[in-house]
Amino acid sequence: LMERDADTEKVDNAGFNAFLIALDEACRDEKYAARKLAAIYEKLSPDSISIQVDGKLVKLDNHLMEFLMLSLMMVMFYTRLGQKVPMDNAIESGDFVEVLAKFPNRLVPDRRKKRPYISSILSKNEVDGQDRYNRKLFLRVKRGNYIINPKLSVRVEGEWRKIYDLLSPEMVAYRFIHEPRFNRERVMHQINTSLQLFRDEISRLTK
DNA sequence: GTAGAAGCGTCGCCTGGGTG
DNA sequence: CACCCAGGCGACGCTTCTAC
Repeated sequence: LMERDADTEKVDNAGFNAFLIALDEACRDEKYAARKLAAIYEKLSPDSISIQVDGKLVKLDNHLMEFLMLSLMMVMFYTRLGQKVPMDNAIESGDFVEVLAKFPNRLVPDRRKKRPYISSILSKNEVDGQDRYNRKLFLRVKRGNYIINPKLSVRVEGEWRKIYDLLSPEMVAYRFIHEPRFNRERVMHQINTSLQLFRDEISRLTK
């Protein structure tokens, strides 16, 4: 497709461009992460992500850990986050550790796979953090638990989009909800209730 | 195990002096 | 005056450390 000049910046219904789709696949399939991701990553990874927070324009170059972690946060929105919301949890450093462990070292060096490092990036870029280079990418919902800052906008296909307008809160957890083990009605009801609370909270925080 | 400050090392930019 | 280069300096990414 790339040889035929496919536009790699186009996004699907989930808000994913080709690069994020590849990351998503890598998060769910170890073999893909180990064998295929590196080559595809180099081809599809954009030079940077442009974001806007509090009226400030920030460019995240692709060599930054923040670039990778924001991308992974987007990817984990539908899968890992979806599973954690019903338990009142969000994305934790451990999620990054698990996912990154499968990534080849030449893509992500060992130092970037360690828990304390990941944790320090999350905390450094927390909305209310005081660090000099805080890019306000994440919102801490409770100790060690983060989501993407709802006030953040991303430049996609040439337009500024609020992050939770790009990602679809309606589709949170859509993947695992359709697994057979969740088909019992009472469980589904509980899960759907907490997912709805989460969506309401997101829409409140976005304003 | 997390939060976040402090420390450390690298890199690129700026500047001033030397050279032709 | 143009050019080069070394040294200084600040910005920044990453690591380390301490308190919790």
